[in-house]
Amino acid sequence: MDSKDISQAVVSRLPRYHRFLSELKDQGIERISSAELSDLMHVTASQIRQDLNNFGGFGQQGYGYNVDYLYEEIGHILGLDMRHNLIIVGAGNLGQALANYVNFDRRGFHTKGLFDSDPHMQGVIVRNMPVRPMSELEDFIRENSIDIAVLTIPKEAAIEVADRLIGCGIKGIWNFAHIDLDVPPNVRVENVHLSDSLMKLSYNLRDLG
Amino acid sequence: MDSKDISQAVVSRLPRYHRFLSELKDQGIERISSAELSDLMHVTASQIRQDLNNFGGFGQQGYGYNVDYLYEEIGHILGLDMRHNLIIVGAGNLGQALANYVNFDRRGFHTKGLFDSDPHMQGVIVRNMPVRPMSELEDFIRENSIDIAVLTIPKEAAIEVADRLIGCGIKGIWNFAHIDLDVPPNVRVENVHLSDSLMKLSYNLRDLG
DNA sequence: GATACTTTGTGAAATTTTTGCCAAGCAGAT
DNA sequence: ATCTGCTTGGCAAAAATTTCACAAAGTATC
Repeated sequence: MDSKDISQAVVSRLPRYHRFLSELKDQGIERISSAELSDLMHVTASQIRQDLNNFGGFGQQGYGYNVDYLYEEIGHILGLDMRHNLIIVGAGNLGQALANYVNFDRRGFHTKGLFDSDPHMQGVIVRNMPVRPMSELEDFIRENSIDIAVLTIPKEAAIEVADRLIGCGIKGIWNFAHIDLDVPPNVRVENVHLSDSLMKLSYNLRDLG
Repeated sequence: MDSKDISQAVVSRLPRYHRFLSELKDQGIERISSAELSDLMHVTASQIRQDLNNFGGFGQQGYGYNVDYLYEEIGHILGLDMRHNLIIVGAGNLGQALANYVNFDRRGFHTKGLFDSDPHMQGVIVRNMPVRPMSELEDFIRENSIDIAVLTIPKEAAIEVADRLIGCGIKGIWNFAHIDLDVPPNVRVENVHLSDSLMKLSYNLRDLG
């Protein structure tokens, strides 16, 4: 149904549509036209229609889009109706912050375990979960059907850990380490390079009063 | 010197160049051609040359690019040689994680203060800084020449806080709240929507064995 | 049920981004 | 000092993305 060759530019916009539709739902709004959504989101109505049409016709002439239906459909496209089991590798500040992030559960992303190589961190409890040693990584992944790993470790360790994760069948890596991971074609990496983002902000601040 | 109409697509790639050049520097490599860098980074050599040429000719025929020089130049383009004073608004897990992130200091981003609306957080020490009440926000910004605010608060509070920040002259907002901020044209927002990123990973995992 | 209005889906145009290509020019060897 | 080979800078082509524009098809009203 969902075809394969959707550009990442389009995919990147889907979560934002999903977010705005969620807001509209909360406000009890039942229908919306691409023109209204366009005003709200500050993108062209044409782009909205074009984006959605990549996945099928969700609207109706003369009516617009049903908010609930479109919300559900985009959620489905994004795979939010699937269950994902995560582990967090690296129980530092960022790893703990993500572990405590409740909203991920609501979207079907369930954190099942935390790992850290630091002996002092072993057994520390984060959100009812003990921090585990790296030696337990492989067994834990297999026993708990983990499909996504969150990498919140220094770049020096990232490649080696990524290889171990891939070795035991991890399919998705949410990478917060400041390094590019080279992975086989059947593994997906989504990078969150915070420094890069901050540098971008810095650039955009350059020529400002 | 740096012209105004550089596309954000190009800007987004600069931090990655900067990162790779940093690695090359660490390895003691003095010069590199666009072709070699192309192999390393998995982008076309043509794109590298095109990107860099937006800001001037940093290379030399028959030689390539001097690693140190190019690193410095990109750092300069990104404004990394300027000093930025930050505050973090929202001293939850994520805010604290960012406060403890040492690398930002090395790039000229100095965290000067932390704020939180929760009375229980007042005075808690994070990286030698006391968490301050929101009532001190305006005075603190003015007295410490703060130009960037990091927003790590729930979306419900984000718009109001952003307005206060803008009101006292904040120029850049690094926004981690799951909401779009509407700001005047002389204020720059860089969004880090973690949920969006995770949803993108989810999408890309859909049709995988 | 007919009419007027609204709004989608979509092909085509416009724009932006990326890639290909090569003359110009520097480096390094002799 | 000259020659050979390498590599950039920049123009042109190609590809991708975004916007335009409108027929088709529905809604709402009378």
